[in-house]
Amino acid sequence: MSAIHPRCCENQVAAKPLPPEFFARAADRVARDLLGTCLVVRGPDGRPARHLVFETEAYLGAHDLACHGRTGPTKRNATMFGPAGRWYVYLCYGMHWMLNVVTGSAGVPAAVLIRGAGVHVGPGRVTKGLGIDRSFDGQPAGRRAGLWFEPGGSAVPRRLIERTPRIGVDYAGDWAEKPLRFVVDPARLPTMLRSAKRRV
DNA sequence: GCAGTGATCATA
DNA sequence: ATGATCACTGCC
Repeated sequence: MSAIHPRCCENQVAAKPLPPEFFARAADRVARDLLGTCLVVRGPDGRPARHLVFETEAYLGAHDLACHGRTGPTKRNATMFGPAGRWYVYLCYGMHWMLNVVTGSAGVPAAVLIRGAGVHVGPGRVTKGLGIDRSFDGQPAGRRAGLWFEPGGSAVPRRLIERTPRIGVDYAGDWAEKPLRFVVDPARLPTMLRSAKRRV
């Protein structure tokens, strides 16, 4: 039995961070494609820790009634209106930091929420587990920030991705029901990526 | 099932 | 200045 949890990308070596162009697309597309990638955080010791992303949610823009950008730019959501590939971090319920990455075109408030990565189930637990707080807000996802994404090695097969309505957005009318949450069984990810690597 | 928690935003 | 709201979690 490995000392490292399989969901922590133990089979992954350092790879080039996903570039801003990856995020400059529709949020639902980015949310899907982030499944199976590694969320990488540099620890206090300088060592990167890798966490397989297995759950995401897309927030599409001002017309999306569940999106923070729906009421226009404010101090809190300003980062969402900026260029793609930056972290958008905000405090929820006075206790939990939510980690998002901005997507699409500048001026359009769209982003993807990271709801599950590595052993961390739930958006508040991801940030708690990785030590993420407001200080990341507005920073480009990359080594400079100490927080970035790396390719997982292969795309997760579409048939293994479950789509459901987003969590906690019951206030959003029709938009509450749209299937913009993307989930893959974390237990299957390492095997999936490993076998894909072998094929390559 | 529901309290805790406090920044944020609309209203005044 | 004040009150409602909230992309959640942990414990009942």
